[in-house]
Amino acid sequence: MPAAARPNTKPPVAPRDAAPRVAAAPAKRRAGRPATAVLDQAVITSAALQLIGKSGYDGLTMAALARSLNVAPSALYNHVASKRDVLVLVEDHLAALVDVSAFGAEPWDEAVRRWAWSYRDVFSKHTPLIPVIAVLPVTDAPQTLAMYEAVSQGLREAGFPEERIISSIVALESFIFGSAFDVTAPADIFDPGSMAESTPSFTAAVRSLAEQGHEKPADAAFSLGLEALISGLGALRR
Amino acid sequence: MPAAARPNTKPPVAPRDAAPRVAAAPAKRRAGRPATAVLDQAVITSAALQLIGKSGYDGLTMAALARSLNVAPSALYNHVASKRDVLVLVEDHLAALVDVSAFGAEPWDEAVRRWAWSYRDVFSKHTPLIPVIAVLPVTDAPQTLAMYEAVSQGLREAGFPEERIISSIVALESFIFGSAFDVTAPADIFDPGSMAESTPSFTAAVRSLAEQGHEKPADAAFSLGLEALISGLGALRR
DNA sequence: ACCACTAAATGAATGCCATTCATTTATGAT
DNA sequence: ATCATAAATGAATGGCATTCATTTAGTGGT
Repeated sequence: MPAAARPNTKPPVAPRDAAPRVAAAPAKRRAGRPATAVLDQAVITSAALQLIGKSGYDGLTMAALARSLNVAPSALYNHVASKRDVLVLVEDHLAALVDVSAFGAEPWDEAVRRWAWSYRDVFSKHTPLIPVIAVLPVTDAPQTLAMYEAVSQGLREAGFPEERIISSIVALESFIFGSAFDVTAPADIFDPGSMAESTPSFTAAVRSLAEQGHEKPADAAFSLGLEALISGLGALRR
Repeated sequence: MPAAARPNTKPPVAPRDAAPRVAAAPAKRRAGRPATAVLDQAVITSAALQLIGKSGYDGLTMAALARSLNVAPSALYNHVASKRDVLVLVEDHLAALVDVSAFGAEPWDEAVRRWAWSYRDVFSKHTPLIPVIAVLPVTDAPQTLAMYEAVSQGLREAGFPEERIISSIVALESFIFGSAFDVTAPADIFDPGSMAESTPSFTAAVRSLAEQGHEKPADAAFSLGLEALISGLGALRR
C-alpha cells in the first residue's frame, strides 16, 4: 500500500465564472450527473465497433473509446467493469451477424456450410476476440447463445444423437476459429526462403499449391476441412 | 517532439571505490561490456519458458524477464528486437516438442493422430502464442518449419496429391489451434443459467453430454473432429 | 417542500508496460 | 597502441487500464 498523496482533496476553489470566456472550445462539461445520461452499454458497443473499424484493435483503448464519446475514460467504468467487458459486448454484437437462417430451411449439411462460412468471415475481421470468446461462459453472451440454439436445433432435427450435438458444434467451431486466423496471414507465410533446400517435401508442396490453386489458400484449406468435417460428422446421424 | 531533458548527460562523477562496501547486496554490475556475455537468444528463451511456467503469460514482461536474468530490461534489446521476438523464440522452442516421430513409422492416419494430439497438448498450455504463430512466416521459425517438413513428407508418402498437402495441413492445424483454446475453457462454459428456458435444444444437448460423456468435453470434441477430418481428408489420396 | 439517496459524470493519481537512447566498458582485430 | 564493436546500464518517454474522491442532478419518501 503506497498510499502517498490523495487526489482531489483541495477545497472547491470554484473558478466562479468571472473570467471572460471568449470562445473556449466546445465548452467541456464539468463534473456532476448530466441532464440526460449519455452512456450505456449499447452506445459503448457501437462506438467500440466504429473505433475498431477505423483504427483496428490496437486503436481500441479505453482512452480512445472515451474520446470518441466525448467523455472521460473513467466514465466508462460506470457501465462496464473492464476492457474485457467491452470486448464481450462487441463479440456478442457480432454473433448476431452470423447467418443461421439456413437451419430449418435447407438440408442440414448445407445449413452447416453456410453457417460455418459466415461465422468464419465475421470473425476473421475480429481475430483478437477469439481468445476471449473461446473461454466465455455462454450466459454472458445472449446473442451467441441464440446462435448455438439455432445450430443445436438444426443438428437435432437432422438426426444427430443428442449427446454428440455439443461435441460436434465445438469441433466445428474450433475449426472455424483456427481458420479465421489463417485469413489474416500474409500471402507469403509459407515461403521457406533460404531453408528451401533442407525442406524438400514442404517446398514442393508449397510450390505445387501456388501453381495449381486458384482460390485463396485460406479458402481452399477451409473448404477442404469443412467438407471433411461435414461428411465425417454426418456419419453420426441415426 | 517533446525533447525535454536528455538522460545520462552528467559527468562521470565516478563513485571511485572509496566507500567501504560492507556487504552491499550481490554487488550490482555497473554499466559497460561484461567480461563474458550473459545474454543470448537461447538463455532468453529458456528464462522466458521458466517465467511462463511460474507466472503465466501475464507474468511475462520484459521487466520480469530481465529481472530473472539479473539484467536491465534494456539489455534484452541487444538480442531481440521486441517482445514479439521473444514470443517467436518460445514458439519455435515448443514446436520442437511436438511429436512427429510416427510419420514414416506408422500408417499415415495413425501418424496424423499422434501428431495432432501432441500438437494440441503442447499449445493448449500456450494459447497466447496462437495468434502469433498463425500469422508467422515459416522462415522465422526453423523448428516449426522442420515439423511441417515431416508432416508434408508423411502425407506425400501416403499418397496425398501434392497440391492438396498444404491445404490439408492448414486445415488440420486450424482445427488444432481452435481446439487448444477449448482445453483451457472453464468447465461450466456451456451452462445456460437463467436462459435455459429460451434455449431448449441447446440446453437438452448440454445436459445429455454431461450425463453420457465420460471424457473431458474438450477431449470428446477433439476426438470427434479429428477422426472426421482424418477420414474426410483420407478420401483425397490416390 | 424538504431531505436522503443514488446514478453518472469528472479529473487526478497509481502503477504498470514496452521501447529508446546516450553512455560506459571490455574485448578482439588491425 | 589504437580503434571499432558488442554488450551492458539507467534514465526517460509516452502509453496503458484502472481507482477514487468529488461534484452534480435527478428520484423517491415523508
